[in-house]
Amino acid sequence: MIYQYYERMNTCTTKGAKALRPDLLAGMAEALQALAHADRLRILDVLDRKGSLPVHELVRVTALGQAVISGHLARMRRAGLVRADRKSREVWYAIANPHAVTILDCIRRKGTER
Amino acid sequence: MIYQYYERMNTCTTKGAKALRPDLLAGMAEALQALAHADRLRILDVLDRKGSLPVHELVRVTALGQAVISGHLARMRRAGLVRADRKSREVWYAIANPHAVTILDCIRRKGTER
DNA sequence: ATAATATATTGACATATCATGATATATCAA
DNA sequence: TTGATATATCATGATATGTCAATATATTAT
Repeated sequence: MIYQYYERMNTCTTKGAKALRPDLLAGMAEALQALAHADRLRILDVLDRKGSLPVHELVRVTALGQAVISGHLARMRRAGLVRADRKSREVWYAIANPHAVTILDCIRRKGTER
Repeated sequence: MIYQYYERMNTCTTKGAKALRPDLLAGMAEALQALAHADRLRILDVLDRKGSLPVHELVRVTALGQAVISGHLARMRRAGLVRADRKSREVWYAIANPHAVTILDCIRRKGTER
């Protein structure tokens, strides 16, 4: 099918003959888990657009509670999806894993499909 | 950073000014959840390589229990990731959502990085 | 030291997920 | 119908996740 072929060419050509390593699969499953929440996708989207933001800005922009944002950021930090930098009182967050952006773009494309 | 730029160009250029719609984010979070398990990624990888397989073949290839495979397939079916086709006694599964393959390729690339 | 701001963590509780073994359903063959 | 094969679902308990309010920690200003 044409669409599928295009899809493949558009992303990656590393589908080899070898099965994926179990530890790689486990690691990726963890990263996907950390990604798989509407709030967290939203946070990543904002971070990707702005580059880097302090927590209170994310709270303001998303209108979610401070504890909720902080919890999501902690989860993504543990998974290596985002990185935190304290700047005096504030802690600025940014996306740390380019694959997160790849998947975000995948979602954005879906939003503009057809 | 060069790598990040390449990453973006290689996948999608639809990062617009508008925030992602909440229902789109919720749907994608669900799909990612359905994807986020080492066994399920493994199953999808096999399906992508072979195109389509009956359940007992997936059981044989992955060496996982029949109930486990069946459960994972049901979960992915509900999320629209795979499609099932009964052929007499067997039920053949195939990947139904091209985005799943995009993410798979993303993982494969990680497996061959550097 | 005290207060104010920014962020992180905790506890309680509800809900979702996972693995496993047992059982149920569907299809075909004899 | 009976039996064999292929698949799906169920019941259970263990573990993880999500929410919310409260509290703790860190940093700066007074």
